[in-house]
Amino acid sequence: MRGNYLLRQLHSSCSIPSYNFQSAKPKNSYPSKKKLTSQNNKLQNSSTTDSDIVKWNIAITTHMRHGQCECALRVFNSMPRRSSVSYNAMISGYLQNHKFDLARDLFDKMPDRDLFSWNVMLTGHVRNRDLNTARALFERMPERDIVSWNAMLSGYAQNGFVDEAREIFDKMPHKNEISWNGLLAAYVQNGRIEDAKRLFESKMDWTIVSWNCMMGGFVRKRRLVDARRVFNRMAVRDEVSWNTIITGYAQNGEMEEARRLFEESPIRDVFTWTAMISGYVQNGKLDEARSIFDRMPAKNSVSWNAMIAGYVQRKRMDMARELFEAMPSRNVSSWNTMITGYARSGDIAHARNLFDSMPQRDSISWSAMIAGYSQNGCSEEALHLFVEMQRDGERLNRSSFTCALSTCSSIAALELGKQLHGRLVKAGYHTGWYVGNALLAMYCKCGSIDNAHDAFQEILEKDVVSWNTMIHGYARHGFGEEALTVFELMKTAGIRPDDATMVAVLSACSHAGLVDKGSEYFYSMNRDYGITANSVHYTCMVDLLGRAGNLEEAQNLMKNMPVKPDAATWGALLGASRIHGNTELGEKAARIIFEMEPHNSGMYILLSKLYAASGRWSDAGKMRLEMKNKGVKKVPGYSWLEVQNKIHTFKVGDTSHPHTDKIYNFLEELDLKLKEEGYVSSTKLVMHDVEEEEKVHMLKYHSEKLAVAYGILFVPPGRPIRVIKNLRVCEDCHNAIKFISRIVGRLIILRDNHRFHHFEGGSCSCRDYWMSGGNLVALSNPLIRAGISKTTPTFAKYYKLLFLYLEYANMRICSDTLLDRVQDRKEVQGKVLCCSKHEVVGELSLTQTDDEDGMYANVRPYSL
DNA sequence: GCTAATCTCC
Repeated sequence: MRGNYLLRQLHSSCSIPSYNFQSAKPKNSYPSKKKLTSQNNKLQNSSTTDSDIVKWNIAITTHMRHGQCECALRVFNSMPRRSSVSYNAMISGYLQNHKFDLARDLFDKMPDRDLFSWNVMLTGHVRNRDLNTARALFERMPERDIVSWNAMLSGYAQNGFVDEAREIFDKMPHKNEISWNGLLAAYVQNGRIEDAKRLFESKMDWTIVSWNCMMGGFVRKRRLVDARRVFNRMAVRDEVSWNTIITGYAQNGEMEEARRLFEESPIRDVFTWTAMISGYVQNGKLDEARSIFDRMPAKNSVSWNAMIAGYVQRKRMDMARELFEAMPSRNVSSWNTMITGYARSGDIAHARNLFDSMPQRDSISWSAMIAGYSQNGCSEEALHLFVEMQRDGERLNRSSFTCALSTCSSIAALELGKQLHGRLVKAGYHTGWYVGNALLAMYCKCGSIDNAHDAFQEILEKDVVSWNTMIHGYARHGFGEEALTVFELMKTAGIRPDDATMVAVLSACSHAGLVDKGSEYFYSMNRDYGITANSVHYTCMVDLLGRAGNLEEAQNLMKNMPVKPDAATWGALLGASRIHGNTELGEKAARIIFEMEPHNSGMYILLSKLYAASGRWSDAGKMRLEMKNKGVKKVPGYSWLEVQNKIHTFKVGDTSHPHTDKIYNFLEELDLKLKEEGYVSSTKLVMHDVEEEEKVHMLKYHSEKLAVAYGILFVPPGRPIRVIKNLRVCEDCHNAIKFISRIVGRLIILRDNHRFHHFEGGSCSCRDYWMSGGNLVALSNPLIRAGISKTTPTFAKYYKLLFLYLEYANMRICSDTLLDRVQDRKEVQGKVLCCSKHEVVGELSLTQTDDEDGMYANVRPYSL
C-alpha cells in the first residue's frame, strides 16, 4: 500500500521517455538473485527485443545523469528482461550519485557480473577515495583489463600515492595512452613537475590530453615560459589547451597576454570566459571583469561566483549581494563566498545568518565561518564552532582535511592539529603535496617550529609554497638566520623565488633586525630573480628601516615608491615612529591611515598609546572619544591555551575561570619574585590616565599573563606552554614573561597577531625587536642585534656602531640613559653598563671621533 | 544507440 503510494509519487515526478511499462509488475525493491534468474528464464522467449533493452538502459542512464535515482530504479524494476548493461548502468549511476550502499547491494545481487561490472565498482571506490577497498576489489577481480589497471593507477595518482601509481604503471601488462597520461598526471597533480617533464620528454606520441596536462602542470608551478613552450609546440589544440594557457596568464597577472590569446582563440567556452573574469578579478580589475561577465553568452555558477568573489574582495557586499540574489542557481561555493565576504568586512552577524540558512554546508562553509569568527576576534565562537563541526560529522576528505588544518592554524589549535595529522596518516592522505604544505603551515602557525621543520622535510618535492611557508614560519618565530638559511637552500634546490618568497625573506630580516641584509635583498631582487617590488615589499622595507631607527630613510623610500603607499605601509611607519617616540611623525602617519581606513580600530589604539606613552593624556582621551563617535569597535583582547584537549580562554581581569583563585594567588606570588628579579612594570603603557598603583594593577591581569599563569600551573612540567593572543602582546607582559620564563624555568611560546615569541631563560626569540610601545624599547632589551645600511647622518650612525659593537661583544645594554639621549637626537656621551646574559660586566663609553662613523666605542670591564 | 579509465574554471 505504502509502496504503491511511493511509486505513484515517483512516477509523477519522473520525466521519462514514453516506454511501455505495462508488461511487468512494478517493484520497489530488488528482486532476489534466485528470483531474478527464474524471471530471466521465464521471459527468455518474450517479445522483448535487444533494442528495447538498449532503450531502457538509455533511460536509466539519463535519469541517473540527472540525479533521479528513484526514476532510474523504477525503469529498472519495470523491465521485462535486463541485460548486464542494465545492472551496470544502475550501479554506475548509484555511484555517481553517491549512493554507495545501494550500488554495492545491487552489485552483490547481480546474477552474472561481467568485467564491466567489476570496473564500475572499482572506479566507484576510487572516486569515493576509498583506496583500500578499491585495491582489495582489484585483487579479487577474476580478470582485469586495461581499464581496471588505469582506474587503479589514477586512484593512486589522485590521492597522492605517486610511488604506488608508478608501481601499477610498471606492473600493468599493456599500456595505452590513458595509462601513460595517468602516470604523467600523477606527477603533475602531486607537484613533481621535474619527473613529469622527464617522462614527457621520454616519448614522442602523446595525445592532446597529455599535452594539456603537462602544460597545466607548468601553469600550476607558475612556470609560464615552459607552459607557453608546450602550447606553441602543440600540433593540435582543443578548447582545454586554450583555456589552460589563458588561465595561466590570467592567474599570474599577465592580463594583456591573456586577453590577446582570448581574442585569438578559435573557440570560447564557459571556461575561457570564466578564466578571463577570475583573471581580472584577481588582478583587481573589477570593471574589466564585469564587462566580460556581461558580454559572456552562457554563464555557469562558477562564472557567477568568480564575479561575486571580485566584489567580495573589494568588500562591495552590496554588489555581491545583488549578484547573489540574481544568480539562477546558487551552489555551496556561492554561499561560501558570501559568508567569507561578510565575515571579512566585519559583518559577522550577516555571515552567521547565511551560514544558518544555507541549504547545504561543506567543510569550506564551516572553515569560512570559523575563520570569520577568528578574524573578528571572536575566538571562543570560533573554537566552539570547530568542535560543533566535528560533532556534526562533517566528512573529512583530502580537501576538508586541508581546510581543517588551516582552521587549526588560524586559531592555533595545536593539539587538534596534531590529532588531524594522526587521522591524516590513518586515512593515507599524509603524503602528497598540498596536504604537506597545509601541515607545514599548521605547525608554523600553531607555534611548533620543530614539528614544522619535520613536516617540511617530509614533503617529497617541495614547491615554492613549501619553501615560502618554511621561510615565513622561521621569520615569524624570530629565527631570522634559519629563515635565510632555508632561503639559500631553496636557491640551491633550483626553486626560483617568487614575490611571496621575498616578502618572507624581507620580513625575516625585519624580525631579526638584519637591516643591511634586508636592503641588499630588496635592491637586488629585480636583478637576481626578476621580481618587481610591490607595495608589500615596500612595507617590509619601511618596517625594517623604521624599526632600526632610520625613519628618514624609511620616509624617503616611501616618497620614491612607484605606487602610492597604502595603509599598511603607513602603518609600518607609524609603528616605527612609536618605537622611536616620534609622536609628530606617528601622528601624521595615523591621520593618513584614518582617511584611508576610517574603521580600523588598531590605528586609533596605536595612536592613543603613542600619546599616552609621551604623557599627552588629553590627546589620548580624544582618540578614544573619536573612536567612540565614529562607532569604531575595539576588538577585545583574548588569550587562550590548550591544556589536555580543552581550550581555556582569558580576557583582561577575567574571573570566570573555575581556577580563578589559584591563578590569581599564583600571580601574586610570581609578582613578588618578579620584583626581586628586578622587574619594573612599564606603567607608561597603560592608556588611561589613572593613578600609578591602579595602572600596575591593570597590567598585572592582562589576558596573556592570566593564560601564562594557568599554563605554568596546569601544563605538565617539561612541556612548552603555548599561549595565543588575538591582539599584539602588551609590552609590559612581554617584559614580565621574559622574567617569568627564567623564574619558573619553562619554555613559553606566545603567538600574538603578528609573530611568535619564544620565551626561555629570561629572553625572547624576538630579541625585543618588534613593534613596542613608547620610547621604552631599550629598557628591557637583551642583545639588540642590528646593523644599519647606508645611514643618514646623526643618530642612526650611533646606533649602528653601538649595535655592531654589542653584537660583536655578545653583550646587552642594561641602562636606558644612552638610548634616551639617542632618541632625543642629542649628542651621545652617556655611559651604559654592559651585561653578558645576566651579569654586568663592564661599562660602555662612546666618544666622538673624526673617523667615518664619528663615534668610538669602548668597554671598560668591571674588575670583580 | 546503453555501462568503466586520462586534462582546464569558484
